[in-house]
Amino acid sequence: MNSKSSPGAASARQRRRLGVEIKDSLRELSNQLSLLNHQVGGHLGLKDVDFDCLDVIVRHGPLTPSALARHAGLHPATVTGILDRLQRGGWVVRERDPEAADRRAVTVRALPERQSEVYGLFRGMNSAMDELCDGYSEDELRLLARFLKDTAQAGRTAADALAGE
Amino acid sequence: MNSKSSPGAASARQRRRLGVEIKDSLRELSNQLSLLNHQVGGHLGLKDVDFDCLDVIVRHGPLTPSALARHAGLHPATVTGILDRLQRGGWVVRERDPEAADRRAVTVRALPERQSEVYGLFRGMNSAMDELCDGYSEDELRLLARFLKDTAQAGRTAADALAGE
DNA sequence: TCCATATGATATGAGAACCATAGCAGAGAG
DNA sequence: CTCTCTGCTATGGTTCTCATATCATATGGA
Repeated sequence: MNSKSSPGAASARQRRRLGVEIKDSLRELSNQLSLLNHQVGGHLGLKDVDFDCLDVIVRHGPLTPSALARHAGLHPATVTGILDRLQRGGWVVRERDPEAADRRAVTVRALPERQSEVYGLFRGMNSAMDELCDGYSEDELRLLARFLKDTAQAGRTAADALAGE
Repeated sequence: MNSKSSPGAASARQRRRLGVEIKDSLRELSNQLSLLNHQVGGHLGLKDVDFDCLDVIVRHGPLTPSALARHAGLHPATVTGILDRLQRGGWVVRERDPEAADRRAVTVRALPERQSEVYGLFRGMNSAMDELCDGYSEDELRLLARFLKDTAQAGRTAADALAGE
């Protein structure tokens, strides 16, 4: 009797192994990018939590302190302090819209002209990514872009789920 | 005269566009995973910096406080406090090796039995990744695993470069 | 229309964290 | 043997976090 697994079984096992490898690599990537962000923030005088919140504001677009607190899983009073620091550092501005439906609300907007400083510090990483991307075909690049977007969305969903517990 | 670019030029432009998209998606992924880590850490009573350092210790294997400080871009005194908290919480142990070459050195080792708690909180994310991976072929999964590893390495290199400045 | 409750944002202050500096023990070079 | 350096931790001043309170505004129900 042939004790070898069928090709299908071998493939399924290999796919599971690759899945584990991908998740593990994602953890490693998350850790390394966190440390890189810490270094970048250090050069800009930004604490880790300030850097993360600035990133949320830049990527999401203007939002209220309450929305930022919920998004980042922080206490509103903590966010007030963070925004104080970011505003003092010239990274964001707080604005009130007199015509807004809710006149209590403040909108926090990132100052786009400062982002070039952040970008400059990510130069090394971005150059390395360009070289890495050069080794892939156009179809492969599309696949990678899709995967990263879907994974980011999965992270968002997982974070929201934990926030609700 | 036909003003359309040659197919090669169009492809190069498309590749550049995809490269920008990949880098942008990587920033978004980094931000989302940072927020997810914050939620996971919150459930475990771990501060963001404690969580990141624990991750370094788990992934890297036992290392000294000095090595951890350098790796994480933190002051040695800060690391002492972080290790105090991680030890108190039962996540790591500090050990001295009487036979070590340098008897001043301490080795910090993660307690593997606690990692299941962390893993449990990443369940949602990991399930989503499994579903995501199901949509890829074996060759594509290999490509993704390779890309994530190479990107993590690029992040490590970029962080080290900024640490040296 | 009025009132009670809820919410947005910030102020306050207690407790915790960060890190510059110091101290102690150990290591290394001359 | 001595001087300097390093690993790790202790100390204390400064900064940060957040529970609570406050004020202004919003909302829903009677």
